[in-house]
Amino acid sequence: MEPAAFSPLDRYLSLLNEEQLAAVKHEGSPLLILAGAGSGKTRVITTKIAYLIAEKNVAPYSILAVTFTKKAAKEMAERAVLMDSRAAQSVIRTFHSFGAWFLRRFAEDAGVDPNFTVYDDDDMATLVGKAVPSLSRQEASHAAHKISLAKDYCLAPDSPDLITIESNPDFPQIYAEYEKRLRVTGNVDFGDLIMLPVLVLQRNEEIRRQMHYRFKVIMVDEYQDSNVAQFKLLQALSGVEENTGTYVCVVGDDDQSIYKFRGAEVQNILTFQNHFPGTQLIRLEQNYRSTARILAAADSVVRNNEDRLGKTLRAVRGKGGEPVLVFLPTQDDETAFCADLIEKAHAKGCPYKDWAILYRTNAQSLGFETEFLHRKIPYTVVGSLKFYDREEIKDMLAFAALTANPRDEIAFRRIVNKPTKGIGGKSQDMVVLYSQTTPTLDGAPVGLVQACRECAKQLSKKAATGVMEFAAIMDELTACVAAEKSGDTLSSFIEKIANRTGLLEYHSAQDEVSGTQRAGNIQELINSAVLYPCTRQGLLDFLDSIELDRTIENPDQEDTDSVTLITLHNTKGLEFPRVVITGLEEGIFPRQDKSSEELEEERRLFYVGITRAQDELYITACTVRRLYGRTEYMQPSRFLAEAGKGIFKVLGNVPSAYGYAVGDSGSSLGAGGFGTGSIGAQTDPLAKKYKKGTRIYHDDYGYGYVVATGSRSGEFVITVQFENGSAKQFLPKYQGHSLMIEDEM
DNA sequence: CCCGTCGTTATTTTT
DNA sequence: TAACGACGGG
Repeated sequence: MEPAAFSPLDRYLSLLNEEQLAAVKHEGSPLLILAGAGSGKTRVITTKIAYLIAEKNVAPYSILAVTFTKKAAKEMAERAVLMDSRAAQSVIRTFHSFGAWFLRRFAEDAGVDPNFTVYDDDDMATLVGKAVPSLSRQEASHAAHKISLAKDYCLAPDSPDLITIESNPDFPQIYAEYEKRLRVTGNVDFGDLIMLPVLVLQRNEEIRRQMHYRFKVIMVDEYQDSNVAQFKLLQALSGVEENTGTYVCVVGDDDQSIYKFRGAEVQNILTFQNHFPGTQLIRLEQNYRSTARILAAADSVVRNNEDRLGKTLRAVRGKGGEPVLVFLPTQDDETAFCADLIEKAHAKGCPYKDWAILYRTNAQSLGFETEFLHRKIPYTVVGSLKFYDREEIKDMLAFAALTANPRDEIAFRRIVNKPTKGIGGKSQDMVVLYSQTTPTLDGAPVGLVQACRECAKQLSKKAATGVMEFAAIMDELTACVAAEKSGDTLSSFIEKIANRTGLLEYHSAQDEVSGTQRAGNIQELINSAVLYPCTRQGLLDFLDSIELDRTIENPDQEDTDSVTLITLHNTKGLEFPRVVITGLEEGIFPRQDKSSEELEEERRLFYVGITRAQDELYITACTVRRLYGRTEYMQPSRFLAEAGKGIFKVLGNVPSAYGYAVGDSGSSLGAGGFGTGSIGAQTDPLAKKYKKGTRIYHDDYGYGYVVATGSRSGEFVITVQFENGSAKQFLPKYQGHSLMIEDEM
């Protein structure tokens, strides 16, 4: 590729298709770009930024572009700058990082400390527990979760609508107590990063004007994932109700909205045109990623949804091979089938990294891990353990956070006694209480480090020595970043934390006994700070970058050749040449009995999974699955039948519950030999045991009669009508142990 | 303070 | 089934 930095804009425009070009050049009204999977939306946004700067004389700094993930923001910024270097002055950030920027700037108006750090879910739960001590740990974390959700919907503690989030009548008070406690620390949680700016903008006309003056163009990517608070932020920033003339452009795909449980509101995109009058809608329907038959499968699934704006992807690539749907007897056959596929392809030269195994729940990765380990197939599990959630890292960062903000109660409690200095919970309570009830001259609470020193005489001898030692450590750390212009990087500060506090030693000792690599992780954290100066501001920037991006940056993951094991949710934005979507069974995917709205979201999740595949797509479903220690008979996912006939090439023993017969009954699996569990039904001796009319007792369902027998996937299956009214199907072969026949009792 | 045992509980998780 | 948290003994 030749250097692009000085290429004329025209060259970039020439790369666009007709719809993309229209989206880039559109002006004069709000714009909603419905961008299907793989339709090149990032290219459109970045080109649009460059176009506005180069052709429309829009000042770069007056362009605001927000996304949801740091990865996406980074990519967008890089690509925009590549097209026009002036884009470096544009504000291209995640929603949350924009919120943090805003809040530091207007900290006083928002009632927070400009040096705030961001509390994560864990910290929230701890703080709820401290604010309302009567709550159990579990209740506290449940309440914390609901508080997050409330903030996603922009609901304050006194909002009557809280009842829609949590029916517990005590909840508003818990929320209020938590808020009180949080404001004392001066810190914020993730929800605040969006909600507080909204509140500031809503009640302060001057600040609102300032923002309107600053930002003339606002673009939002992945708009289908926005929550109510983010919608309100967009509303306030753009001043759409005040006719500021700010140009608003949102890009998203309603069919890929899969985060409702976290507050994402599909209605934002579905009703965008109502809130932004005169909106023009442009659909990007040309798909550059997948072959046509894969797209047909995706469409056949998602068109069963009612609540969507509707679009049809057109494949730019060829027709491609048929997606394959495989019915397997058990989950062990499923893992074996996947391993066979991968091994066979690998023997023909296909790298492991071309493959991704997708599943609905993390727990499903286990079977694949075991099998792959056994067969020596290299794999990488995405999203399980997060770097910044590790204990040693949280400890390190707590010291850093407390240095930045000495009122950070959560950080203080986390590390004041780590490694142990004889400062128990009671001593901690005393210091915290003293800090919160002893205002300094300017009315702010006295810092916790200072409180340590002032409380020492009231504590036990052991604790007093401990807090003085702790205060001395904190003083040294504070001094370390106080010098405004030392040549050092922040690494030296982080390193000082590791050594001076004893954390490195403490965690190294842990490594010895439990074979972990905490010391290595700490070293990695030290290395990652090298990009920041060893100053107070450097520290704040470092903490910001971490709080707002908690994903693992595994450097050697890129060039390693391994199969990806990943939840469907985590695949968004990714693509793989060969994809297997596993566990297409009722109760697993879609999960349990979902309301129709939730069912639509599950369907979108399936759609997201399918559209990850570039060349080959396999879908598996098992007849029997071990679930919570029980062996359950599974029905094929309703999504499979919904897809309709002719979409998949069907292999394996087709359950009758899947509404379509295999075209060619002799279809054996080319891969061969995975149908290990199948036996002929007619010769099954179990058929004699469980005849129609046999009286059965089941631990969970009580008494009932066998009302039907039959064969599914080559297995003998019975239907039992229980006296409690429910009817269930069982495979005696696997479930015989839980089916008692009355005669034998 | 650490370690073992028992009992409980089972989604998805950008920031 | 298995993993994790709570609790009690050494």
